[in-house]
Amino acid sequence: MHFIFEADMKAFTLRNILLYALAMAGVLLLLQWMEFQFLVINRAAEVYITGIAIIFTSLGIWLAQKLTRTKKEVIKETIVVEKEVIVYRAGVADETFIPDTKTISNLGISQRELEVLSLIAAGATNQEIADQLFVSLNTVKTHTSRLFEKLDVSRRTQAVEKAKRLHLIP
Amino acid sequence: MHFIFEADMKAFTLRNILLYALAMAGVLLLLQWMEFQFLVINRAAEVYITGIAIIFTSLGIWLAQKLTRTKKEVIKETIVVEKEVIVYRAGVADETFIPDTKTISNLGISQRELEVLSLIAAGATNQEIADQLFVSLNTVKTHTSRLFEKLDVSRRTQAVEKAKRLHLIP
DNA sequence: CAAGAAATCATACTATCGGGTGAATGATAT
DNA sequence: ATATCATTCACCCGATAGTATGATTTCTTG
Repeated sequence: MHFIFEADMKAFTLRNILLYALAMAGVLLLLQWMEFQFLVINRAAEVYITGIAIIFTSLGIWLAQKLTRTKKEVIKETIVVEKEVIVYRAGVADETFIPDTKTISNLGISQRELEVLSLIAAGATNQEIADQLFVSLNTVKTHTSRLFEKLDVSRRTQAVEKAKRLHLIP
Repeated sequence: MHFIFEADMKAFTLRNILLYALAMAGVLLLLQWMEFQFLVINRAAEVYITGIAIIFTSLGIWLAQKLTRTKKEVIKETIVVEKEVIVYRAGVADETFIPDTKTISNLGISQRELEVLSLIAAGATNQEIADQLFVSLNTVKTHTSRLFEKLDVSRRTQAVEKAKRLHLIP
């Protein structure tokens, strides 16, 4: 018997939000001060703007880095083993997947069909897809049939394999 | 502890740099104009600062996205015509794939089961797998059943999804 | 406005899959 | 030597998937 627990922890924690808020507050304070300086020395407009640009661009980059970093840990527990075995894995989720829209349109795959395809790839049954998209089972079957025809496959596993190979889905 | 290295090709191209420079120039122009507005209406300091903050933070996020986006190559598709037995190739796309043997052994997945798993991922039916491994359909069914049990899934599509996620197969 | 694409749903039928159970063999470890 | 595991195979049955065909509606496009 195997028990596998998985947890995707986005670095979107309270701590990070607070950190950002703090940084933002600090920068705003700095800006207030610079504002004052600006009113006194009316000449430093360029420097002022450049400073703002650099600061906030950096802030944005940092924020993006923080937000897109995904941590993944897999914990395995077996009843045979007395001690809990913890295995850490460096999961590299592809956050920046770009679907090959050219191929998608070339094959004439519609938006709905692509949705169905994604759910198939996620391992959902036709019934589950139907429930999730609020349509009937028959509708899902129609979508899958057309999809298989367009992808030139006859089974969902083949569809997933081909779709991934053609970068239609992540 | 595992460390998996993947070839990240940063999109740090001349085009992107120029694009950013252009965007920067645009925003600076906007700021110049806003500067003027600011001098006329001295009251809008808060709004002004907030605007700058949002614009440059967004710009930073966008830049980070651009810079960290990985490039992927499109693999040419092979067409298989009339053949008695269709031979599925187990994962050739990613040459640098390293199976997570630790997880495989932790889950107690045998070599034969892994073979079956690969063929399932390639889109083969149980009968096709049986033909290819020179065993009976029932044997393949047994393998798949045990595999699903060990992977804690109930369908082949889920098995493929999970196996890929856990780096058991490419 | 007509033609066509997209999405929807239905019925009927066949193929494939998955669960449950049982069992035989050979290798390996205790 | 015996226990465990991996591999092999079998049978049954219900669930899920896939094919074929036809139909309605909405929305876009020529």
